[in-house]
Amino acid sequence: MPPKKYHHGDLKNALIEAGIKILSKEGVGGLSLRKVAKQAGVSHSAPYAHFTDKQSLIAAISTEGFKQLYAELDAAISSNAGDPKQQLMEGAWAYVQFAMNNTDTFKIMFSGALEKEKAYPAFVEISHKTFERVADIVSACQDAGVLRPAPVEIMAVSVWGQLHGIISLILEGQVSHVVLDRFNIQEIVAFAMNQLISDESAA
Amino acid sequence: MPPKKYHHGDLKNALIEAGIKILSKEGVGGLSLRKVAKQAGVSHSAPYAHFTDKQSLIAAISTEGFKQLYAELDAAISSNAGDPKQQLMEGAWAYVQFAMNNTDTFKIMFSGALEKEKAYPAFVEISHKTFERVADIVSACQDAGVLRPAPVEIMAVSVWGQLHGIISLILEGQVSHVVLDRFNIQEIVAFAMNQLISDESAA
DNA sequence: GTCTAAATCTTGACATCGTCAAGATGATAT
DNA sequence: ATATCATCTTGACGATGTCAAGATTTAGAC
Repeated sequence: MPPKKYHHGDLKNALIEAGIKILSKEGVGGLSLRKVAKQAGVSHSAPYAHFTDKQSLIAAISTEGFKQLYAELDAAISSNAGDPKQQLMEGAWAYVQFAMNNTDTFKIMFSGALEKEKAYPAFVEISHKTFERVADIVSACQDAGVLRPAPVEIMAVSVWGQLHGIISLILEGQVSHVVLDRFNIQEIVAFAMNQLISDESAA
Repeated sequence: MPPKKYHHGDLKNALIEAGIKILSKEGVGGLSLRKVAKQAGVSHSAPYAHFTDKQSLIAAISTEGFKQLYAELDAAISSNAGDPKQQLMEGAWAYVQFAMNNTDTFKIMFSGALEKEKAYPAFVEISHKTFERVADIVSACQDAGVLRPAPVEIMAVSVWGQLHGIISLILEGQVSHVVLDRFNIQEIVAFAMNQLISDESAA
């Protein structure tokens, strides 16, 4: 974090953090370039010195979100070294917790507000790295007989998809209270992961 | 479908269909109330006679989408009566196909552009009915030993979450081409469903 | 059939938004 | 010190969501 040094200082990062702040306070719909600029104390078109357009800012925010998600995933893995099953469980819970603690950042990361033809290489890179981290856990679990044998990529997509789908449905309010009153989210996630775990290992 | 009968005729439905059309041609970002109005041949604020605001139109479009999804799910169930496993597989594929054939409608249905405090009772109803349909299949599969014994709701959330997560990740471009080149989407979906199916049944 | 009330639609306006162009200001390198 | 470049401001544009006022058409009461 370089200190103030220029007209404003480190505006680019200030804008990203302002964006994250607005996202958490006003949600995805409340995020505008002008509000971000005002929050950072600059004029409404100052962001254009650092971001080509709004999508570009969103890409930067999403990249930041992925970095944090990656770090928490990594922590879950490290603190359960040698225990693949626990890595899977704790990693899954880390993913879900990240989504719940950063709801709107999480939504924007996967909102498809990005993509199209534009590249955003930093975003693509950290996103792929995150997937590889998931694949690492999956691979370790397969070696330990916790997950069934299968091509790693397709099993990793299953695991990630399972997590992502459950938390997405919950965040969008699609899971009725009838269900959420009976089971807490940690139970649901653990249940879902256990479904993927091979029977011999679960026993 | 009542025929033309008034100033415009059945404007409310015309606006919904115009919205779906714009959605499919220009994507979620291209959907504006004014464009919808123009497409329907009315002035820019005519929609306010039928929808309180943009969210309300989106709710109506989403409701329409859920009705179609429900119908296709229902068809998959009916045409495989007596074979729960096939109902699960075909139902899953129907869900994924709906998402792929109506990408942007699907996205807006789950984009959380809705919810908040507002109710949209028609949307909530069809959405719950859809979940119940999934639960029906799950219950039948459990009875047939295709899915493991467990509370129906939590198993249904797993199944739906698995499907929803996989297709969402794919639609948002989060699944790398390395994976998609090796496996087609039907394979991935079938694999994921098979992971949830109990070992005895799969054998 | 006429009249009134309600539903429907149009016109015009406003604030907000993303974006661009022109210019000002501060930093950097020679 | 000066020239060049990055950074930021001001002002403008069209598009958008929404509201207010009024016009038009339909439906219902008599």
